[in-house]
Amino acid sequence: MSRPRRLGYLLKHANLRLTELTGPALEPYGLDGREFAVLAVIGGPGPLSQLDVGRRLGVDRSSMVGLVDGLERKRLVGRRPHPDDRRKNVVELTERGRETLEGATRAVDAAEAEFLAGLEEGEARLFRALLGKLVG
Amino acid sequence: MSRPRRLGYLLKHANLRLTELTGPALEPYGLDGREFAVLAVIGGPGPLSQLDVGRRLGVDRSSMVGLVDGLERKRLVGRRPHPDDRRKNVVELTERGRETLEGATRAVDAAEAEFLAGLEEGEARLFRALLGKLVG
DNA sequence: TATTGTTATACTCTATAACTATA
DNA sequence: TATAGTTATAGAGTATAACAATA
Repeated sequence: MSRPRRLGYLLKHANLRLTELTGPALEPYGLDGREFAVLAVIGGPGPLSQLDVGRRLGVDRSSMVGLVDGLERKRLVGRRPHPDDRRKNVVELTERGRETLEGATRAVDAAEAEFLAGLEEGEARLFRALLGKLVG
Repeated sequence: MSRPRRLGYLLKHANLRLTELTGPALEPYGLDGREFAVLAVIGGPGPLSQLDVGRRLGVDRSSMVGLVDGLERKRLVGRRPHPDDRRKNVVELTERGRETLEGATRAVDAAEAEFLAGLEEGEARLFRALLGKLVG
C-alpha cells in the first residue's frame, strides 16, 4: 500500500511519530511536550517575560497564560513582576523546575535519538541541520 | 534571539511554514491542504473505500465522512456502493475533480519548491529522502 | 460477530477580541 | 496611546463511543 510522498504528509507524520516518543518519555516528569518546551526556554538565558517565552516558541500570549499557570501549579516556575516594568511577569525556574528540566532534557534527547534511529549518524546530523536551515 | 533547536520545535514550525505556503496556493482551487491530500489519494490507483483513503492518510474514518461530504458538495468526488460489499463507499474523482487535482498538484509542487528554496537542489532531495526514511 | 459508514460528543490547540494595569 | 497579562469565546482538528446496515 503506497503512502503519500508529499512534504505536508511527511512532516505531519514525522511530528506525530516524534510526539508518540516524547510523550511517554516526559510522563515521569509530569510534563507534556509543550510544557517541556516552555520550561526549556525559561531555563535558558534570561530574564524573560511571558511574552518573550511565547515569541521564541511561536505561542500566543493568551495561550502562555494557561501554560505558565500549569507550570506554576506544579511548582516548576515562579512569576514575579519585572522591577523596571510592572506590566511584565518575569518567569523563572524554581529549584524543582531546574531539576525537572535536567531529567526531562535527557529523556527528550533519548526520545529524539530513537526517532532518528533509522538514520546513520551522519544522516541524522544532516537532517537536523537541513531542518534548522528551513525553519530558522 | 536564539530559537529552540529541538526537533519538536523544528518539525512543528516547518509544518507551519509549509501550510502558510500551500494554503494560498490551493485557494484558487477551493481546497485546503487536507482536502487536497484526500483528493490526491482518491486520484491514485483504486478503487478505494473511505476507510482505505483514511488509512493512507492517518485520518480516522469518522473524520473522513465530513471530508468526503465537502468534496462531494463541490462535485469533485462521488460516492457509490461497492458492488461486492455494500457496506463500503467507493469514492472516485469526477471529471471536475480530475481537472482540479491536476492544477492543484502543480500549485502544491510550486509551494513545496518555495518551501525548500533555502536549500541547494541536492540538499532538498536529500531532505525529502531522509524525511521519507523517518516516516515511511 | 466484525466491518463500514455515520452521528454525536468531547477534548486539545489556536486565534481573536475585550478588559486591566501599567507605561 | 501602546504594551503585558488576563479572560472569555469560538474555531479547527482529532478521538471516542454508539448506532445502522451489511458481511
